Amino acid sequence: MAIFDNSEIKNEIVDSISQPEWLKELNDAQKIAVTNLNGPLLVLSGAGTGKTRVLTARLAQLIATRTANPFNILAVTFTNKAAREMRKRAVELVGPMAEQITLGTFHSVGAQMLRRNAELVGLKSNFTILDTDDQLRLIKQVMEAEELDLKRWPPRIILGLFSRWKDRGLTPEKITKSETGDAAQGRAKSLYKSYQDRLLSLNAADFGDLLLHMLTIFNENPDILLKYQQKLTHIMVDEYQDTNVAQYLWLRLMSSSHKNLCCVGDDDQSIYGWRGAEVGNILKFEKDFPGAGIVRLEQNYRSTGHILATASKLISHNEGRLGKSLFTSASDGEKIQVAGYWDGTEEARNISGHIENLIKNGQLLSEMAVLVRAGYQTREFEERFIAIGLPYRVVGTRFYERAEIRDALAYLRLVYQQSDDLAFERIINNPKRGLGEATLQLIHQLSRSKSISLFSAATHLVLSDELKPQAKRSLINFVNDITRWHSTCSSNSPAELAETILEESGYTTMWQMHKSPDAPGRLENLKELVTAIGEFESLSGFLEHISLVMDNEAQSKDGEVTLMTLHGAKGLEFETVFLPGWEEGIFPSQRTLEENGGAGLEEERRLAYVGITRARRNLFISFAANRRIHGLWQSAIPSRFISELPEGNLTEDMEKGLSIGRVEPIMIGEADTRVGKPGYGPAWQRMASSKGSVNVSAPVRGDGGIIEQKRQQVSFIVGDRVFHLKFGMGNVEGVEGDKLDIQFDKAGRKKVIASFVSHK
DNA sequence: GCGTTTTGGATTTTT
DNA sequence: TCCAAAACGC
Repeated sequence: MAIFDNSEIKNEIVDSISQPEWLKELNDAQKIAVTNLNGPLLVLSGAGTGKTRVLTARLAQLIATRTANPFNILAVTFTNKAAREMRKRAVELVGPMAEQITLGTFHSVGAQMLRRNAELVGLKSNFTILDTDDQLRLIKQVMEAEELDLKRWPPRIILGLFSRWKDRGLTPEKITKSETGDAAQGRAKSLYKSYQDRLLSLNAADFGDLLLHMLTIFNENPDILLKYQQKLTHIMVDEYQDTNVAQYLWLRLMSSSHKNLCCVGDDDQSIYGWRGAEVGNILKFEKDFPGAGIVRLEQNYRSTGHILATASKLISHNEGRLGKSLFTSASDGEKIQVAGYWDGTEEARNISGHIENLIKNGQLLSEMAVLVRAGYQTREFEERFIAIGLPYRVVGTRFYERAEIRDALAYLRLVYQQSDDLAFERIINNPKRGLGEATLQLIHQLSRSKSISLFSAATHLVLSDELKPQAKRSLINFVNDITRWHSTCSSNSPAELAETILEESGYTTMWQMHKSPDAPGRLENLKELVTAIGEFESLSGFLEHISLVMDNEAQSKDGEVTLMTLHGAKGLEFETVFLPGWEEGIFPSQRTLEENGGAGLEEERRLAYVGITRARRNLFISFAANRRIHGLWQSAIPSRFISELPEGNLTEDMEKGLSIGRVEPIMIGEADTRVGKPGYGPAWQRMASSKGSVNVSAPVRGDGGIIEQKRQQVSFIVGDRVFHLKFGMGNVEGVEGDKLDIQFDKAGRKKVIASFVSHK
C-alpha cells in the first residue's frame, strides 16, 4: 500500500547533495511523483499544480537514474501539442537521447504500432487513416447499399454509435442485442460489420480502429504483446481522466507484465464523456492496479485565492470525486465578478467594456479570453468586437478541416495511392469537369463487378465506349493527370508536387474565378498548405502527419483577445477570463441534462470548473436574462452553477431588476411545483414591472430551464397590430403554429413566439 | 450536369 | 439566424 502523505518523502535522491536540475524546484508532492519510478502510480494533479513539469521531470528521472533507457519509455498524451511540449522539455533536461522516447498521442502511437502489424487484421501497412468526413460518406454508402432510411437513421448518429463502440473496445462480434437497441431497424450490428468490412476492403482505418485493431492483435497474438511489453517497460499517461475503455484496455495489456504505469490526471477536469472518455478509469485506478501509489498535487501555482476558492466550492457539488483540496500561497486577489445582463447584446457590450478598461490598465489582449459553452456563442462577441474595432481571434475550425484543404489533400492522397476511393470520389468532379452522377455510377458498377478500385475502373472505362464522348474525353484527361502526377512523385518534392497539382487540375483557377467573398481566404489557405507540405521530405510522411495532427491554428498572437469554447480552453491559462452565458439550459446544457441526467450535470459542472481555473487573476462570470437563440427570443434563469459559488468570494453586478436568484434547480423530469414562486425568472419580473402592458402570465419552466411564457389563449391572425417588448410595434404577416411572422415598424421582419407579443 | 431554391437542423470535438 | 445538404428546374 502506498498512499503517500505529502509530507513524507521517500527517496534518497531528494536529499542528495547534487540534486539534478529538474528536482530542485519541485514541491514535496511533486518530488514523490517524480521519484517513485516503479510500479503503478496515480498522480492526481489539480488544475495549475505543475503537471507538465512533473511529467517531464519524471522522464528525466527515469533516464538519469538508469531506471529505463529512453527507448524503453512510452509516454502518451491526447494532443499533439502536449506531446510536442513534453518532448521539447525532455530534450532540454536530458539532451538528444530524449528523442528516442516513444512519445505521442494515443492515436499516433497506435497508428505506428498498427502499421507494423497491419496484416494481422487484414490491412496493409500503408493503410489510409480516414477522417470524419470520409467516415460519413462511407457509412452513407453502406447504409444506402443496405437500403436503410437515411432520414430515419441519420448516418452521423449511426457513426457516433459505432465510434462509441470502438471507444469501448467492442468489435462487431461483441455487439449484443441490448447494445444495438432498435438503431438502424435493429440491424446496427450487421451494419457495423459491413462498415468494418468496407474499411478493410479500402485498406483504411478510422480513428477508433487505430487502437481497436491493436487490442485485437494483442489479444490474438501474445507473442507480439510480449514484444511490446519487453520493449516498453515504463509507461506514462497524461490526462488519464480522459481515457476511454479501449485506451484503458490497451494500457492495461501493455503494462500487465511490468506494472510500471504512471497515470497523471484530474477527475475534476474530465469533460469528454460524450466522446467516450470514462471518468471511471481514474476513479477505479487503485482497484485496477493493486498496490498503486497515489500522489495528490494540490498546490496551485496559477490562480488567486478567490478564484481557487470559487472553483473548489463549485466542484464540491459533484459526487464521486477522488477529492483534492487545492491551496495557494498567492494572495486572494480580486473577487470574482458575477454579472447579470438584460440580454446577450448587453452582455457582449459590457464585457468588451471590461476588456477596454483592462487594456487601459496595461493588460495585454493576448492575456484575455472569453470562454463559451458552444461555438455559436462566439458570434455575439465577434459582432461587438468588430463594431468597436477590438482585435480578437476565434479558435475554432481547424485548418485541415476546411473544404479547400480537404480537396487538395484528396488530390494528394489519390496521387499517392490510386486505390483511395474516397479521395477519388471527392475530387472526380471537383473542379467541375462534367463528370457527374451518371459517369460515377458507371465507374462504381465496373469497380464492383471487377473488384477493383474506382480509379482503376476509370482507367478501364475510358478504353470502352460506354461513356458519352464528352465525359470520356474529360475522364481520360483526369486519369492521365493523376497518372502523370504520380510519375513525378519521386522526383519532385512534395511541395512542388502539390503546387503542380493545384495549378494543373484547375483547382486554384476555380477559386480565383469564384466570386464569393471567402474565395481569397481559401486561396490563402491553399498557399499555407503548400508551405506546410514544404516541411516534409516525403508525401507519405506529410499525409500521415495531417491525418493524425489536426492541430488548431497557432497560439494567440499578441494583441488579440481569444474567443473559444470551454473544451478548447482545457490546458490553457489566461490572466483574465470571461465566462458568459451562464444560464440554465445553455450552461448546463439542456441537451446534456436530457441525455445524461445527473452524470451529464456533473460533467457540465466540471466544464465550469475547467473554465474558472483557466484564470490567473481576473474572472468575470455573467448571464443574460434574454437571448436570441436560433432566431427566437428566449428567456432564462441564471445557471444553477452561479448559485453554487461561494458568496464571500464574489461581487455582484446586476442590471436593474435582475438577481442571481439562488434557487434550487429542478432536475429534468421532476414535476415543477414552483411556477410563479419568487426567485423564478428575473427576466419576467423586469418585463412585468418595466412594461405593464405586456400580457405576462406566470412564467412556465421549459424542460431544461429555459423559460417560456405560458402558451397564451390569445390567438393572432394575419393583419393584427401587436406590441413586442424588444421590437416595439408591428403587424402580423404570418402565423405558423405558435410562431408569428411580424413586420415590425422599426426592427424589421422577425419570427417570434406568439406569447412574446400582445395585441395593441 | 449544373445552378438555384428550399428545407431542415443546430453542443461540446484532444485524434 | 444562419448554414449546409437535398430538391428542383433548366
